[in-house]
Amino acid sequence: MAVTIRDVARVAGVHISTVSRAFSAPHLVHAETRAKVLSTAEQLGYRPNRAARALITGRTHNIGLIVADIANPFFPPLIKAAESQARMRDHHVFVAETDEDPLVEAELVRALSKQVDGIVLCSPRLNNTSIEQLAREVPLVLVNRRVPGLPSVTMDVAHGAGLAIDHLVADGHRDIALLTGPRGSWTSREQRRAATQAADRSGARLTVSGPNHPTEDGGIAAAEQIVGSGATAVLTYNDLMAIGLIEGLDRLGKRVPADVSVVGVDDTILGRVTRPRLTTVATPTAAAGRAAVDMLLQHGDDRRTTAQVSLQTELIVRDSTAPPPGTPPHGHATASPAVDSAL
Amino acid sequence: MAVTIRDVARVAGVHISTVSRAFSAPHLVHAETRAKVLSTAEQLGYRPNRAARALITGRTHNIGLIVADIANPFFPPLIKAAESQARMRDHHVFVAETDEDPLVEAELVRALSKQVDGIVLCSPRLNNTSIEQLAREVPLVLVNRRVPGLPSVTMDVAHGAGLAIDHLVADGHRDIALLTGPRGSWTSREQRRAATQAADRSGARLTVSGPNHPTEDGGIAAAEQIVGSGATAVLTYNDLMAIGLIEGLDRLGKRVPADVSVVGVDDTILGRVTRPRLTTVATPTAAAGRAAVDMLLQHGDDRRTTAQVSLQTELIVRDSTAPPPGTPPHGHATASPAVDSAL
DNA sequence: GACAAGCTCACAATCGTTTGCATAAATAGG
DNA sequence: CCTATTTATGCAAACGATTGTGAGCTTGTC
Repeated sequence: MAVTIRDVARVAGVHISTVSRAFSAPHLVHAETRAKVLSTAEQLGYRPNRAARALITGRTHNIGLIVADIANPFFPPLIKAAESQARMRDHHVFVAETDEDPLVEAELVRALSKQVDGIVLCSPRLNNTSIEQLAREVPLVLVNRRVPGLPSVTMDVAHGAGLAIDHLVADGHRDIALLTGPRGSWTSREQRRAATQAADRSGARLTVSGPNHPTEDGGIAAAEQIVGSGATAVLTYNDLMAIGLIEGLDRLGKRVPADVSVVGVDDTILGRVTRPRLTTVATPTAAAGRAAVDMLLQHGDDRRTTAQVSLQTELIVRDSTAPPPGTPPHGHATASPAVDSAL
Repeated sequence: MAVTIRDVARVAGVHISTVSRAFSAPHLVHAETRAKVLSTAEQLGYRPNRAARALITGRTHNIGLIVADIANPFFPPLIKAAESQARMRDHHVFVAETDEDPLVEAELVRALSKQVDGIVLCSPRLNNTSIEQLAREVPLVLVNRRVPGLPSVTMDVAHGAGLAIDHLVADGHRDIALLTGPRGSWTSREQRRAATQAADRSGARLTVSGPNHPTEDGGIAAAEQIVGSGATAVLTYNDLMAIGLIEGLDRLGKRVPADVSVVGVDDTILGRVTRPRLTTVATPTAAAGRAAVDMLLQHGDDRRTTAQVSLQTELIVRDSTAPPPGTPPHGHATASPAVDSAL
C-alpha cells in the first residue's frame, strides 16, 4: 500500500541501501545516483517510516509531554511552546494527561517510554523515589519540580511569592492568607516556604490553608474559610483558584479588592480578561516549555544533562489588590494600566 | 538495555513466539505456560515495543490530533476529551499545531501519517481537494468542516448563529454586524450563511466584515470598523474575538452592552469570567473531541466510516447583550474624533 | 603495468514483534 | 492399540528501515 524504500530502489534501479544513504549519508553516494534516487522518491511520494527507523537506530524522534490537566489555562501555552520547539527540531510530541493522579502519571511514563526519546513531566505528583525510578527507564525532564540529580526547569515561584507578600504588606495588609495547592506539589511547598519567610520578615501574620484543588471550584470552596479567618489579603496557588475565590467572596458579599485583596499565580489569559483584572505572579510558561524540550533534546544521544534551570518570575500588579479597608487614601504606587496591554 | 520479548522467553524457558502469544492470543497457549510467561514478564519489567509491533501489524495504536492553535481556549477542552477517549481505547495521541497555515497542515498530516492509525483534523484551512487527497493517504476525521464523502463532526453553528441573530432582533437591534473568521474556515462560511438568512427573515440589516484573525487581537482590530459601521450589535466568529472586540470598543469609549451588544461563539472559559459576562453560542467541544476519536477508532481496521455528525449548539444569554441605546446616533459623530486622537 | 588508495555501491545482518506453518504431544474414537 | 483430531509449542519469514563489510571500478604513483 504505502510506498517503501524498496519501491524507490526498484524504480531507481539501485539497492535499498543506496536509497537509505542517499538520505542519511549523502557524501557516500555519487551525486548523479543521489539525484536520481531523490527525484524518484519525490515522484513516488516516498516518506520514510520513522517507526522502522527507530527500531534500528534507537531514536524515535518523538517526545512525550505529560501534564496534569490540559484544560487548566496554565498548560496550553506550555504545550504550545513545547510542540513548536520540538517540531523545529524535527520531533513530534505525544501529549497525555494525568488528572493529578500519581498512578496514572507513572503508568503513562512507562507506556510512552518505548516510543519516545524522552519525556517532559510537568508538575509531577509522584514522590522523589518514584520519579528517580522512572528516570532510570527513560530520559526525563521535570517541570515545576526539582529532584536532586535530575534535569528540571522550575519557575522561581519562591521569589514571586516573596514579591507578592511584600506588595501586600506595602499596601498595609497585616493579616494575609495563603491558599496552597494540591498535595505533592513541589511548587506549592516552595511557595509556602517563601511566603512564610517573607511574612515573618515583615511582621505580617500568615494563615496557611490547604490543600486545595487547583481549580476555580477549589477557590470558590475556600472563600468561606477566608472570610472566617479575617484575612484582608490572599495569595493563591494559581490564577484559577484566585478567580474562583473572587467569585466565592462575591457570593458571600465581600468585594475584591475593596474588602479583600487577591493575588494569583501564573498570569494566565484569564487574569487579563476577568474583572477586576487579576494581580498575579507571572510565570514564563512558554519559555519553560521551550527550555524543557531543549534540555531533553540537547544531550546528543548518551549523556544526560542534569542541569536545573530556574526561570524568573515577576509580579504584575493589576486591580485585584488594594490597601485593606479603613486605610486612608494614599498615593501608593500601583502599576500603570498601560503596562499590561492585552496579550 | 531495555528488556525485550527475547529476554522474557529465555528466562521463562520458552520460545519468543510463545511469549508473544501469551499476550496477544492467550487461548493458544497452555494456562500454566502462560502464567509463567506473564509472571517473568512482570518480574523483568517487560513492556512490548509498540513500534516494532506496528511494523508488522500495521496498527500503531497512535492517533494524531491537529489543531490550529493550542492556546486558543476553544481547543484545550477538545484536546482533553480526545486524549481521554483515546487512552480509554488504549491509544496515545500526537498533538500538533498548524498556526492556521494550510501548508503546515498538509505537511503535518503527511509527516504523522506513518506513525498513526488515523488523524483528527480540527478546523482545517485546506481546500476540499487537498483534504480529499490527504484522506487517501491516511484515515481522517474532520472537525468543524464538512467535506462530501469524508467522516466529520461539526457543530450546528448555523443554528447557533440563527439563535443569536433572533435574540438580538428580539432585543430591538436592527443594525447588526458579523465579524467573520479566517479565510478558508468552513465554520465561518456556515455562520455567515445562517446569519444572513436570519437577518433577512427578520428584516434586520447585516454588515459582514472580515476575514479577521480569530484571536483577541483580531477583535481589538475590528473595533474601529464596528464603530464606524454604526451597528448596535455584533456577532463574532468566536469568544476570543468577542472579548477583544469588547476591549477595543472600551478603548474607543463604547460600553458593552450599553452602547453595543456583543455575542461570542464557543462558550469558552473566558466568557464566564470576563465582565460583562459574555452572551455566547455554546458549542459542545468536549463531545466533539470524543466523537471524533470514536469515529476514527470505530471502523474495525479496514472499512472507513463516512458518517457526518452534527452536534447541537445553544445560545447562552449573559450580560454582554441588551437592547440598543434609545438615543439616536447624535453623540457618535461628535465623540469619534476625540476618541481617535486618544488612540 | 602493477599495486595501493578511493569511490561507489550491493549484500546481508539486525532492530523487536507477529504469525502462517510444521511438528510434537496429548486426547479421543473405534 | 492404531489412527484421527485437537492442543501446545517451536521455527522462520516477514515488516521497513540502517549500517558494517567487502566487491568492483577508477585513479594515481612509481
